[in-house]
Amino acid sequence: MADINISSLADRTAASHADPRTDSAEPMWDIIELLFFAYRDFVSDPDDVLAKFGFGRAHHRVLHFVNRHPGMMVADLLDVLKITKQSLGRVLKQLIDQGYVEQKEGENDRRQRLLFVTPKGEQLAMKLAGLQTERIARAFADLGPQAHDAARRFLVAMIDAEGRDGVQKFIARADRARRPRT
Amino acid sequence: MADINISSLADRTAASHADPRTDSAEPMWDIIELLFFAYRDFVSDPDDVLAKFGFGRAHHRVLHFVNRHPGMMVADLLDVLKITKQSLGRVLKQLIDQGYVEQKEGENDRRQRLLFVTPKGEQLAMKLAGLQTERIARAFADLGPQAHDAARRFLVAMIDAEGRDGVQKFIARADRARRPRT
DNA sequence: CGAAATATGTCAACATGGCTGACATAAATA
DNA sequence: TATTTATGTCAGCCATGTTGACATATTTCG
Repeated sequence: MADINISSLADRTAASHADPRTDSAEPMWDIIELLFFAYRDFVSDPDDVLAKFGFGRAHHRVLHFVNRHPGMMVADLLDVLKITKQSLGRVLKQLIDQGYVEQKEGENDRRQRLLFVTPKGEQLAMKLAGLQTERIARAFADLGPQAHDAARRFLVAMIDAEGRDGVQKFIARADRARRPRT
Repeated sequence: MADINISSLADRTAASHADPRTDSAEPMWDIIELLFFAYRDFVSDPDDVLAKFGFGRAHHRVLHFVNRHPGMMVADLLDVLKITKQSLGRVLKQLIDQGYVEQKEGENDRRQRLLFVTPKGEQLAMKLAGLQTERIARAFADLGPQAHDAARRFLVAMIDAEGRDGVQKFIARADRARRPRT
């Protein structure tokens, strides 16, 4: 996946409608495009595996977050994914029916359906996370020891300012959640 | 867009099916999730604008690459986007019909339909790139002067090894293409 | 207690943007 | 001339997003 093959995209620049400074400064084309290509490759690894299970990216996202945050409420998941409950319902139902995710009644609030991955679900989730981790680890290996920190800070800074703290807490909390003993 | 609101996703970690080391090492959860959140916010800015024009992300990608690479062949675009010509045809036709993109016969090869943005198309493309650039610039401003380079190297390293060179050449060539005079 | 709010699920319909397969046309090339 | 290439187009399918309406159980509040 994802070689570029621009073949002979050479010098057909003849009739370009270039009009510099339609906006203020020059756009950061490099980062804009690298984000596109990097993200596309990043999600392609899981996509290939998921296809064999008859799942798509939507299933991946649900499985990922439930695995990362066992005991998540449906409402929490909707908040994180920012999709409608109808969209979520469709893929969640499939994951439950096929035994990758299960629901348990909340102990305090019996309206809640707390979500957990089954062992089968965890196995798939970890497989997918492993693929993505391999790619990231390869990248960091190429770049030196400070790369992890630099990447983390870059990505955090790219998140909407209002959401930043929430995301970081969310990640930190999940780290605790998945390792009650250690 | 994109605040997280995990509400009270607190300590419902009771019945976690944790089984460490289904794979070898621990996944890099932080980068995996930060990429998800960062990319989601990154594309949300253009999405809002595009919606007002009745366009979607697919139109954005086409407009972006045609703007960046005036004179691109249809086949080049298919290679970059990695979608089928039928999928491309749909959105491309809309962009042409509504006057954002135009086609010209290739001079050497009259089968080719070389793609160009119209002034109207360029204006929209630059508007969208401007939004994304603002976000990136804000991030770099938070992080110091080496941040641009660090981010670029991280993203390049995340691209499939085979595609890496092609992408970098593609970006470099586009930089030349849009500024024949300077 | 009873009313209202909350958490969830479900039905139906629709839009977007991927996909496959088949086929058509014009132009270049062997 | 025959074939290959670049492009377009028709028809239909699938995944995943949307809105709106409504149902159910449970909790919470006045």
